[in-house]
Amino acid sequence: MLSTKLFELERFHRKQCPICKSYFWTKNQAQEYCGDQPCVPYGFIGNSPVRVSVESIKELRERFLSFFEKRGHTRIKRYPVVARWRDDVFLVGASIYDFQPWVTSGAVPPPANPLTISQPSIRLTDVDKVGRSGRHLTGFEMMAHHAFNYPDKFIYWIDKTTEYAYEFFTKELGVAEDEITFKESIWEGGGNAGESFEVLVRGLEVATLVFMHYEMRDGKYVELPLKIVDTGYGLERIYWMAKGTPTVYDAVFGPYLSALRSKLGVQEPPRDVLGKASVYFGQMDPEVLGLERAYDEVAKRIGISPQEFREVMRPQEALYVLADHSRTVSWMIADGVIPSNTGAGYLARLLIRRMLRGLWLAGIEASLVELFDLHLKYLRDDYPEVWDSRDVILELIDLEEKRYKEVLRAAPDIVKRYLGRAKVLKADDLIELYDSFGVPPEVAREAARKLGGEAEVPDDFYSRVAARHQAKRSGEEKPKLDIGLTSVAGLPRTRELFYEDPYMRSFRAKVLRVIGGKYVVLDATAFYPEGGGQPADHGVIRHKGGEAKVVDVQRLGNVIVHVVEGPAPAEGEEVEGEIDWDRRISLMRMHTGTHVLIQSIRRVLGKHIWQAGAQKDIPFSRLDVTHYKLPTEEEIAKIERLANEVVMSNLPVKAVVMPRNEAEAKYGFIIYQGGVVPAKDVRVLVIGGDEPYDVQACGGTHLSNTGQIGLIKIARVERIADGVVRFIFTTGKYAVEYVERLEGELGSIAKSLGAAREEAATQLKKYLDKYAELERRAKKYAAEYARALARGLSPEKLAKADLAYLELDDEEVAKLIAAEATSANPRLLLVVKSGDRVSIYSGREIDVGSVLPALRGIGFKGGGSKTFAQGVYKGSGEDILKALRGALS
RNA sequence: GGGCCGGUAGUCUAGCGGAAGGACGCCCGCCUCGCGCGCGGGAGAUCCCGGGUUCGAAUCCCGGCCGGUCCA
Repeated sequence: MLSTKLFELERFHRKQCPICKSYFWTKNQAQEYCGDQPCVPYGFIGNSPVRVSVESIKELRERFLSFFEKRGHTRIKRYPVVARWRDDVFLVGASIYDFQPWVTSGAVPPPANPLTISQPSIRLTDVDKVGRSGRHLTGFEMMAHHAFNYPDKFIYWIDKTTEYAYEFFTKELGVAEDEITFKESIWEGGGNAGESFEVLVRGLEVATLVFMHYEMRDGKYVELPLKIVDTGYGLERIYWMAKGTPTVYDAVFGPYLSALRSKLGVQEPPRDVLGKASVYFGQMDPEVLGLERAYDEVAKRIGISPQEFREVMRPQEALYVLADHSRTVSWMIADGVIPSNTGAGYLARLLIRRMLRGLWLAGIEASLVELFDLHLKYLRDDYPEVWDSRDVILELIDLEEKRYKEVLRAAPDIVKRYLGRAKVLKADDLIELYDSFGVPPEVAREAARKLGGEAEVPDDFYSRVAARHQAKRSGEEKPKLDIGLTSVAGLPRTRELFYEDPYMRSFRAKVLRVIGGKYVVLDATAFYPEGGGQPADHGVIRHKGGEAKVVDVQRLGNVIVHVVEGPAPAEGEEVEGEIDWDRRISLMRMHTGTHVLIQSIRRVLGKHIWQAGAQKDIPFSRLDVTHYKLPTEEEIAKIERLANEVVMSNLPVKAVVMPRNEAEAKYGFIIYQGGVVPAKDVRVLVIGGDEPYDVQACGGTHLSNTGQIGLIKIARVERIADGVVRFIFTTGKYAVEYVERLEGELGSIAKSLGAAREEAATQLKKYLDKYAELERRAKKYAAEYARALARGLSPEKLAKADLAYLELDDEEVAKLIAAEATSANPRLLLVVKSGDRVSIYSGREIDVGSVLPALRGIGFKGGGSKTFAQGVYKGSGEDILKALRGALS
């Protein structure tokens, strides 16, 4: 039993629902059921329990946030919908996601305590119910207030939380006191759990109050040191209830839906039909019942024919899906997701394809880009950052729409190739279709049916696709060191001299341990261990017994391990380390250059650019970024110019270690380009002083100013995957070497052309034009020459054919002559000899094959078709003619 | 990073060892008051590049470049 002071003071009754058996609390003595779906039908449609006027989503959000602000909560800016600070999920599904796992585990303090926020969230678990149930959305705002109670610092717990909820609904929104039900429940998610209350009003769950104090470990609840108040108030749900419209979509997307209907010529269905449908669908679970049966059932209850009901509902569903999904996709793209075939990008593509499919099923012909464009105008006020990304969103939607249509267009042709005589696509065919062409099995089946075939889609289709690729995976991850943590047990953390002074070339240190004569651990080192896309330093360790070559450096737990070749030092002795400085300074140029480059790309191509991977190396480094198409030459030139301006501006570069919250608040989530940093404090690399050019969380070694990069030269840009573009670039002396090499190539081209380097291209163009012209003229003359020769032929008339002979060393001309002569004389057999090569052409009445045995008889080697044969013959033309005369007489 | 598929006139594509074919577009002519449609004719291709096998390669084999797709 979960009770609170509120229930005692306000004299609530605890009851058990006779249908779902849940316990709930209510002031209404007469209330029998729990007040949730499906036990109770919606009671607010067309009759709102909210007695204050709420004019907009924005007003409701503001009422909520200021309600909690007035009660001591700090208002926090919403987080992105893409959860870049986590590596377990792609998208934020609730406000608490913002604080997992760093805050909830106690590692990092919350940005404020207590706090209130309205967090845009995305959940795709119920994606199939969107547009149909009347209440499900893929994207919604979770309004919340959170309190984090530490053992030594208590904020508030169950009593206060329920009081706030009660007060918000009754005082702020004017819902009658006896209409509010608190249902007892247990909540689990994101690795945490706790008891909870679901707040229900007239059949609708409007908020969930979770008292999180367990961690899930191996399926068991373990008490957390922290007790966290995790609440979620559904902004859209509450607004729906306030408006009392038939569906949540009509409330939230009302103006957009009206605009859509008039643009697409879709009639608005009678409100009572919609309202009833929403109520009945709300109480049904189509997953259990089957969608078609659910339709029939609802139609029956409303009292219209199932067919009429479907005709009314189908287009509405498409519009609802469109309204919901386009907002979600816009959020995602604005936060840097590029629709693609992997990760979060795949989820965006899934939603886009569902919209296209929905339009197609409803028989609506429309351009998705235009519909997005329309929606963005309505989203502008609530989500200004979405409006800022308008151009990218529209371009990506256009691209996705074209891509999808392309797959659909190409599918029949591709499927046709795979349909065998049996006209059945087997599982293996379908897997290959999906694997190589991206044709989903459903589309393949449809295409197969149109060709009079069938497709056998196995139930375990996607796992079989995965299995096909699994074999490769093992053996891929080979450990960098063949020793484990136990070999360095008990050693203190290695002092990291490369952070204290990135320019330190040599140092003295004590040898703490030597393992197998190959692995050396020192008490301090300036050797940078491989990490963050920066390769390990090389160099030497000098000691009494000689000089050990350092060929690799790796982190192992707290210590840094040097992999050496040659005589190893003795444990306990003092040694001198010296870094291969040429390599290290080059890598530093590459690393700082990478930061300058990604920021330059972002400024030229747009805010959707995020780092998707990077490897610094010499002589070339690579940087993968999220972008939906290959940049143009102009864009690449612009990026390179901008990057080099930054180099020439000689901006200061500084690494600052600061608390995570402070870094996120000051610079935003953009700092997590290289990935998750699992610590309370982050090392932030700032390029450019007070108004930084670029800021990133980074553990690498960097130059102290951008001028030392020397030069940034982009060598190549390629698309390595859907939505990912790779920049291969170089810096410093390697950039100079690369430019020299290019110049050398240009020089030799110019020399061959006999032109100045500055005019090589113009000159080359002239040569190519001239070449084309000469070729055209040569062809013309060859044709005329061939016609003349063809007319000049005087074939011998034999019994079975007319025989002609020609010696000519130009095969192209020979073909022209043959074409001319054989079409003029269908009885012609023309032999063309060119050295040892012999070609035989015939008119359509003569079969070349019939004379081949005779020719082979005298030593001819070759063959051909009915009207053409070729081969070699080492004898004279006269011998060939003799043999042919014999065969044709 | 790996697997698979592909690269043929301006565009789309057939051919997959024997003289490179079609459609759309382009040019000319006929028809029409004119446009379109229709009819007739024409120009347009380093068959991605480099090697190999073969009497013969767009086609088969090897290597490279580019694109697509799926998995990391």
